Amino acid sequence: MSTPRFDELIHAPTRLSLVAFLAATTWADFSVLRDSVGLSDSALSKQLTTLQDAGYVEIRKAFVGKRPRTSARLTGEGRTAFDRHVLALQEIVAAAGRSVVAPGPSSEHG
Amino acid sequence: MSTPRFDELIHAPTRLSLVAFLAATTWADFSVLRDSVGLSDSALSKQLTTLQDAGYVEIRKAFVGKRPRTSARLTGEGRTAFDRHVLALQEIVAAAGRSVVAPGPSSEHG
DNA sequence: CGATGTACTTCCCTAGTGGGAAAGTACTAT
DNA sequence: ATAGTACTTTCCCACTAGGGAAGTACATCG
Repeated sequence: MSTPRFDELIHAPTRLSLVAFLAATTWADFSVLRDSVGLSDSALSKQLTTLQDAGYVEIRKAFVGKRPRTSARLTGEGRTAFDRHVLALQEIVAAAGRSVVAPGPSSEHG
Repeated sequence: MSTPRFDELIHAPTRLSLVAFLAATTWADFSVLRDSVGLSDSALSKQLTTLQDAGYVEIRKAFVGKRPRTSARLTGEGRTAFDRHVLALQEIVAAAGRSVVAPGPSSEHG
């Protein structure tokens, strides 16, 4: 966790929301995830498969009563990747923030 | 600046690097930017145009001796958009971070 | 004065991504 | 048998990003 790594798989907007959402809970239902990121069934299904293939999420297919229910949660690997990606973002942003106070008041104006 | 907004234009990896880099300096040379993000001339030129069209960067074409030199810097709008995007990212990440400390030591482990 | 070089910009093409619609699957309910 | 639930897969489209090559504008070299 000490080497921040920018992860393009996680960085993509919808997957970032998805992974962040999953990082905030244990198991999340398919419908809850779909609602939280505002995707169609097909789009969510594909993103979940992508994340599963990457080893970042675990998919559980359980039955509630007699109806199937798909849930997902982050794996340890997924959490590590997410944490590292966040650190990578923080490094980028921290570098940017440093200079906000640097320039003098008159010479770089026009 | 109080309404964080996820900005897809800024979010894209190369532009995020570019904008963060520009946020850390005043004017940056074309060649410096190209080197910092590792792009070809054509790719950088296009991204710079994209950012300029969005009103996020200002392009200055000056002469050093008799050679043309293109430099770029963030506009106020660009800086605001970047700041807001960073806040939006922080909100996403903060929500995720909350649960990292929440679960007890034994029940959510396997 | 033509050839070459610098410093980009534009054009062309290609690969990859992401999303929705709709069909498919599996099983339950009527 | 038909419909509905809960996804998954297939098909297709739009868009993006990037590199290479050619173009532009001007300066320098021979």
